[in-house]
Amino acid sequence: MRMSHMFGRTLRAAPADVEIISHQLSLRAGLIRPLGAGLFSLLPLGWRVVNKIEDIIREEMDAIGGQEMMMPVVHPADLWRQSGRYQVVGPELARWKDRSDRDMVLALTHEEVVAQLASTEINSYRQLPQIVYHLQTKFRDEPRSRGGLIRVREFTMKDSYSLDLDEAGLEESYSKHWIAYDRIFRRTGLRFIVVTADVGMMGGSKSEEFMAFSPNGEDTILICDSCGYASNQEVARFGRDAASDDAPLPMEEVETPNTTTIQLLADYLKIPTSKTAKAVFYMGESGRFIFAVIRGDLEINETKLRTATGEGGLVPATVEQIKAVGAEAGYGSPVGVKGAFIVVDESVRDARNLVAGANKPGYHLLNVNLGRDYQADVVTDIASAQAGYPCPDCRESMRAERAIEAGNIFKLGTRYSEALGATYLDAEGQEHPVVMGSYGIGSGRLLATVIEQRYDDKGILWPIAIAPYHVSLVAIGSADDTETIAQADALYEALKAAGVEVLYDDRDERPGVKFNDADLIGNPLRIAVSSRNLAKGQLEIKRRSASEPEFVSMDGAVEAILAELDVIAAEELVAAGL
RNA sequence: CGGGGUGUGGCGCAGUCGGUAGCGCGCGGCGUUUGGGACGCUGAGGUCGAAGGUUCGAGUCCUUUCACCCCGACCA
Repeated sequence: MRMSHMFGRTLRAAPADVEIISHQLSLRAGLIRPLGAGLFSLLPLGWRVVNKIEDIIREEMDAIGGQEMMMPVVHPADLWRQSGRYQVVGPELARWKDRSDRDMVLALTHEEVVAQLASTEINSYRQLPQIVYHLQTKFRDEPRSRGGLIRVREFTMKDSYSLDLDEAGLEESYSKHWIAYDRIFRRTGLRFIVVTADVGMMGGSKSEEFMAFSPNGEDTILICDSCGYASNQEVARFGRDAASDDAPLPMEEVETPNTTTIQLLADYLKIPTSKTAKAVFYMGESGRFIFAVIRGDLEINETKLRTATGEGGLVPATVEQIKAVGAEAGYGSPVGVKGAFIVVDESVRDARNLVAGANKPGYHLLNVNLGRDYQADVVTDIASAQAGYPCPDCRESMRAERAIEAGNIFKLGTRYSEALGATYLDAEGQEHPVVMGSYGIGSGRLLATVIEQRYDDKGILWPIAIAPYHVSLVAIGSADDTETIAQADALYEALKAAGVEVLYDDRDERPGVKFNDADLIGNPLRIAVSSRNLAKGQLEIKRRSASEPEFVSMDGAVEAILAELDVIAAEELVAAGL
């Protein structure tokens, strides 16, 4: 490609309000342009990267037996009513009516369609297992898009779906995807970790996320370097203290003025915060009052609490709602409350004689104990794991990292197949629901995620596997330096003929402009043709990642460049552990 | 949805006390220049996000509203 004719230009500066690095660089390098909130055009340069990413995805999906197909973005709402998601999913599902007044939706994902197709195409156990996938536009009216391509509203996602006879089959399809995803992300040059994750609105029994390390990530993951435990903070467990075997002491009310927070209370009574019980109040989506109780030194994890209560959403309760169940904000405890759904964290179950609120201002209760003084509707893990907490498996200290969710894999089970009648007959003629899994990767997000991990002060450092071009060819010399131009033109043609993808900077620009743009765009190899080097019969070759150039003879330059590209590709595979 | 911020030419910004809309970059033309974002001359390009109001007069003051960005909530 001759840069003099390339659609889309580089920018010297990114818009001032753009903050994260991948967003800045993808705008500056001319990969993307914004159209509206969470809506981006991919310019030719960015589109090349996305295509290469998608080709890698296709190769790896095909390698595990995936069959590519295509399903519509627009779905009849009835399909989503059948699965129940029409009712369950919030406003991120775009709903509209067509001209005949039929309810329609824009697909967030395609479980319903796959299940519907399975119901017509799959009849017999002989036809299973299957893996189908597609690369399709999805629309999610996100409450807040952010970070350029990291979180957008309209995006392309590779979705694959496995159809299996049973749980054992699903396990196999799931591990195949695990392997394919591992290879995809290695090949795109990502540093990542696989963590256990929340199943969220998808339902299902197990989910893992492929998380790429980045300070601009939206998720926090907890990692144990000692035993390899890694989990999204949303579902992360941690090593708990052993249950206390202290004898319960008589409950006693004490005056505790101005102790509306755990810290004030602990200071006033001169006890550690771990000897207190904290009450946190929510209103569930169903209208229930959710009364969460946790040891004073721990924090509630709302994802875990949602799972524990079965509530799709939780909002903090108001002072009036708290009073209505007989509790008191700042001095709350489950002792004596009515009409609340009480969820107690394991930490409180395993402790004895905690200090809890007396449900009246200025008073607390000493020696409160679960079972004797109040009952719980649920006792489970609702505590948030933090950096420094012990690993749940080996009890070594865990550390926290921010990360971007690059992909995830899900065991769905039979939720969708049952709802949409996707069943098969086994060898005995018995009908069973197909067991499903679903697996997603956003190609645009992956582009942004790779940039997040590969850049320097000059610009992007693409891995050759997904770089827009293999080579940036820079002609140094004015328009009237016909000899240099002729040599650069000839090299451009020769490289193209040799199958090299070349971005040829043939613009009438000063060398500094060209070098800076080449660095910004970040192709892995830069070749400079100049009269200075031509006089010595040489070409300059510089890796984007190197600080100093090398020189090769003009004779055999194409071979030398091909060899260097091979070396780069080989080194990347080694670095990726492939 | 809550909090914060920003809207002035393609990009980055200035615009004081309300008085003829400016600067740098970029863009067109001409000339010089050519190994890390050159220089001179000369041009083109703006309903100052929108609407309403105050005023003799509004980029500037008031009201409303829209868009975008950031934090949070939310989120396969």
